[in-house]
Amino acid sequence: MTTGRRDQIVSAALNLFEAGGPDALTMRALADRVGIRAASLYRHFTDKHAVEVAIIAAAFADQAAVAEAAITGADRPLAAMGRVYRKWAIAHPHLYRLMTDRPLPRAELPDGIEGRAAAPLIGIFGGDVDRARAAWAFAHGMTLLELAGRFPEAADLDAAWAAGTAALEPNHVVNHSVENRE
Amino acid sequence: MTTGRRDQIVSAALNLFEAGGPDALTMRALADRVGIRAASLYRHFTDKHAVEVAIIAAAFADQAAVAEAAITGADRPLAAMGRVYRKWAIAHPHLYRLMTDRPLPRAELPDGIEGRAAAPLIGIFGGDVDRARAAWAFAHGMTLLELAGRFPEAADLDAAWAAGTAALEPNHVVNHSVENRE
DNA sequence: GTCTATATTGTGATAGAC
DNA sequence: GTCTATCACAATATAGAC
Repeated sequence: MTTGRRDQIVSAALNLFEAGGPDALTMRALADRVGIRAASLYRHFTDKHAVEVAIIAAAFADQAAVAEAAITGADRPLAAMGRVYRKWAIAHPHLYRLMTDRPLPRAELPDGIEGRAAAPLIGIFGGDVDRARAAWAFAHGMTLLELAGRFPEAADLDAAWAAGTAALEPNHVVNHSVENRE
Repeated sequence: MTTGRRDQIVSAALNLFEAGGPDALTMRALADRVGIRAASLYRHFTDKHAVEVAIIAAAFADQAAVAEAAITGADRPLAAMGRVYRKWAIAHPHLYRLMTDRPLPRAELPDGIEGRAAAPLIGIFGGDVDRARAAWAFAHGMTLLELAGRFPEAADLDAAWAAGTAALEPNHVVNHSVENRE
């Protein structure tokens, strides 16, 4: 059970992609990292797309493991989830984009991997899928705007995260209309 | 004051980019649309980057005009802003990404264009910049996840937008802690 | 300002020998 | 399974004639 060539290639592809983004992952560069010629990669993967799918799967597995570890009973679970979500994305900006930028290649991905990554957030919101989707969108938006460098330099992103998670946190009491008496 | 060649090129670039995204905007394709040769474009723009900056500026002006028209005194201003924000992005998906994907080339953009686009949302939230940024992030995340096809087919996005804007809407009463008595 | 011609660089992928 | 050699393409950009 030594590490096979295929795993070695996926690992090298992950490193290349994390370090330099999509443009850095070329079949030539990948082959260089592994120490073989580009043509030889096609004995292990049918084409470049197959390599990309493999690194997406690996990234989801990693992200899910981190999220699962964060769902310990914090008294503000959404804020806690937000912190690990943001941290993971900042640590893996190119992979994060690869995972969220486009439709998932669900047919080619291992079964259940998407559901496993989503489960912690869904759990926080119990049955309220609308609120859960809103919370995901908030986290995604904050993350991408930070990664893209679109917030002002001086912006207090911790405060914006706190404001958003506080407003969206589940079991909070929100009164929409005129005041309730007693 | 007939339309100059430069405006003609920007207009063609906008059309190409909206229709086919970044890959569709090549100097060859652009020249074809205008009816000249690719080399001749370099008499009007120093390089391709200058063309991109020009279409970003045009897109911001259009988006700002739409947002300004939406800030009439709705009783749920954030929900109203969300609707026009979403609508604009769905109508111009590639441009929307171009405007939000990467740091703005502020030095090369016309003065004040970014502020003009942001002003309506900032106005809604008065002085609360943290809440305004959270709301922007929510809208951005909803928009991108929809554009990327990352929500389940059956997801009710109108409901998710409503849940998010309701939670983030400014002048709502939110009680964080144990209940207040009378 | 527009043209033709071309330099330069990069990509994914395949054929066929070993 | 790895190699060498190469195909087929497409991109930005420049030189120099008109």
